[in-house]
Amino acid sequence: MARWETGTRERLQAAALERFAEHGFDRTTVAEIATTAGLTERTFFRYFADKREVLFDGQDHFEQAFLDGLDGAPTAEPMALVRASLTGAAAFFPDERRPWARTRQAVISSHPGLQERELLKLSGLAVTLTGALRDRGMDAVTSALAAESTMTVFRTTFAAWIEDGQTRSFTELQDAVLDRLHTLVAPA
Amino acid sequence: MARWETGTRERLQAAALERFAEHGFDRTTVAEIATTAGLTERTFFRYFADKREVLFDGQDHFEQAFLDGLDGAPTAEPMALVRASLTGAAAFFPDERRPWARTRQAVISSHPGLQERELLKLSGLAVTLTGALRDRGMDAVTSALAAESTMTVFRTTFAAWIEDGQTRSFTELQDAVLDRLHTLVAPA
DNA sequence: TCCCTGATGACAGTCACTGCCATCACCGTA
DNA sequence: TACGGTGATGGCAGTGACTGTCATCAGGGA
Repeated sequence: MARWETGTRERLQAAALERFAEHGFDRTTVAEIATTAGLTERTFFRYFADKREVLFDGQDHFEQAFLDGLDGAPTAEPMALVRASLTGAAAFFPDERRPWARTRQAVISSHPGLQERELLKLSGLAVTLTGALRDRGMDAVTSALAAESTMTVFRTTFAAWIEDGQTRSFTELQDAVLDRLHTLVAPA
Repeated sequence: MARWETGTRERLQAAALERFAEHGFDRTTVAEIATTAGLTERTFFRYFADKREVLFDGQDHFEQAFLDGLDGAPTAEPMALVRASLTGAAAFFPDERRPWARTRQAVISSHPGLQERELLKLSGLAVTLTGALRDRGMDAVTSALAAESTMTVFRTTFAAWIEDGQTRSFTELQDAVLDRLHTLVAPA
């Protein structure tokens, strides 16, 4: 380790986000990002599969948060598992992270290609979750629906969390969204 | 009209699907597709914004099917609207279409970039639906959840329809999935 | 001290995609 | 019938993302 300057990946990510936010995704070349980080374009592509991927690293940790929540679930009742994985996810979004999340999300929202990548990541997460739910004895269709519904609640909550002034926590918002889903599908 | 050979767009789409299915998406160049259709690369990009888009034309008609279903809804009760739009969507998938849908889906499933685009299209549809539901008096969060849930049911149904031997119709499968969603969120 | 290993640089090449201008077939009109 | 307008297409050069390959170079271990 550390034969060369450390934190190469992080430097590239920081440089990319900064330039994307400032000049826009399309007007930023990979060569620029690399130069800003004191590296070359070729090295950038050794760390990230493509230009968009630099904004989506750490997917593993993100997925793990959902799975950790699942592990903490007391029962195997489907909706309880959905709640549990969402609780796990909430740990990934403390209030301190909100400003950074806003910047990043603004960049993503401004570019269809980045939205695509975000959707693909969430889709991959849904697949992972579906598998984890099946491992807990849930049937295929229900697992898929539960995983997708988890993503629905998460997505909706995240959007609200980004928009929210500063008052409500991720968990707080998420509980409200989950209640709404219940009311929608099973009106009193 | 018809000063040049007609059906340019359709010829490009057919040529693209055929070559993608045969040789794979990555090993097919846009120039090849265009040549197969008797045109040039430059013309391809006049019809489709990018190489992937050639597989995703007709999004408008697809969205319209959901909206048409919505228009036929008797009430404004949220879940009834979800059902109605799904009924509209089912009209888009008659059994005759299944073989073609399978080929197309196999191509899409084999390439992350195409999956991304498919997800973006469905996401766009969810946005459209959310708006249509809000127009019918539904609140913002419920509209978003209803639209996303509609997509969840549709996606799950579509996957089952593609896998299904040949026996069950789209509508049939969709009703079953919708029941499962209800059971999941509001267990007896 | 020397060799090995892993991170980086350098460079050429492919291909998606764009801007710009030329061409050419058809249509309506004088 | 000759003519100008219009819209679809071709040709071509240029940019930038991404890849394969080889050279380089710093540090760790034998």
